[in-house]
Amino acid sequence: MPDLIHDGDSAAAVSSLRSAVMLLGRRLKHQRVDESLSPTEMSVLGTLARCGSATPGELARKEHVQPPSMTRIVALLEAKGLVRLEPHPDDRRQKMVSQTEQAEAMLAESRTKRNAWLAQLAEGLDEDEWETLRAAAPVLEKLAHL
Amino acid sequence: MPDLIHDGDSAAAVSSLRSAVMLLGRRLKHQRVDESLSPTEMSVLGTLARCGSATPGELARKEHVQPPSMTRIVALLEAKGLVRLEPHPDDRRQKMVSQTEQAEAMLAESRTKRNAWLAQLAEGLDEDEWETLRAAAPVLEKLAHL
DNA sequence: GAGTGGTATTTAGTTTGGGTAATGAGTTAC
DNA sequence: GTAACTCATTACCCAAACTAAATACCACTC
Repeated sequence: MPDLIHDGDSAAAVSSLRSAVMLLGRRLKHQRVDESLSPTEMSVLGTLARCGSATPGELARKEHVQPPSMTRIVALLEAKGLVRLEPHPDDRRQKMVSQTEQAEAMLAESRTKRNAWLAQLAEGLDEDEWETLRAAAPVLEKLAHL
Repeated sequence: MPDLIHDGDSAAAVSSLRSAVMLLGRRLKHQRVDESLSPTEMSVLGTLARCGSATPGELARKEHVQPPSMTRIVALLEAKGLVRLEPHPDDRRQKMVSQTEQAEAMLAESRTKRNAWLAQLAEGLDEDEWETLRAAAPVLEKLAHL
C-alpha cells in the first residue's frame, strides 16, 4: 500500500482540505433554498433521489447521523409532504422512505439556486482552478462516503 | 467572464461538491482531537497559526461567524490557555488575539491525529484520486475564503 | 410454541454551538 | 464638542444534533 499522505506536501494538503471543507460547509449551511429545510434534510432528499428508497436506519448510516436524529428528520419531511413512508415488505420493524414528486420538483429548483450561489463564488476562480475542482468533485464525494 | 458552471458537467460537479463537502464536514466534526475543543475553535487556532494575530472582529469575518460567537470562542480558548489577549496598540475598543505555545503544540499533535484518520479514509482511494484531491485542496481553500 | 438475544425505530431529555437584539466603551467626522 | 459610527460584549433564544431508555419486532433455541 502506498504511503499516500505521510510526506510533507500531502500533510499540508490534508490540513488545507480539512479547514476548507469545514469552512465551506458552514457557509453552505446558510445558503438554504427553502428556509424551512435544514441542510441535513436537504441532504437526505438528495440521497433518496440517488438511491430510490431506503429505511430510516440506512439513511442514518449514509448521512452519518444517529438513528433518533433520522427519525426526527424523516418525520419533518413527511409532515411537509416531501417523503412517503410505507411499511417494509419483509420486516414490520422497518419502514420504507421514498421521496414524493413534490420533493423532486423542489430538488430541481434547489439545484438551480445553489448553482447560482456557487457560480458567484466561482467567479473568483480562474478557468484552471475551476477545472481542478471539477475533477476533484467525484473524488471528494467518494471520500465522504468511505 | 467565462460561463464557468452553466454546462451540464459543471452543474453536476457543483451538486456533487456541495453534498460531499457537507457530508465530509459533518464527519470531520466528530474527529476532534481534543474532545473539549469544538471544530470552530480548532479552526480559529488554525487561522491564528497562519495569520499570527488578529482582532476578534477579524476572526469572526474570516470564520464567517457573528462577532458574539467569536467573543465566546475566544473566551473559551483563553480559559484553556490556548490564546492570549492583549490590548490593541492603536484602538482601545479592540483586542489582539494570538496563540500561545501550548496551542502550537496542540495543533501539531492534532495534525498528526487528523492525518491518521484521513489516511485510513484515503486508503479507499487510489493514487490518481489522491493526487487529484491534493491538487484541489488549495483551490477549495481559496473558494471557501472568497 | 415459549423464551431469549438481537435489531429497528421511536420517545424523552440534554447539550451544544450558533444567532439576534440591545448595551457600553471608544473613535471619527463634522 | 457632539453626532454618528464601529468594536466588543452581554443576555437571551433556537435549531439540530446527541445519549439513554422504551417499544415493537424478528430469529433462533430448546
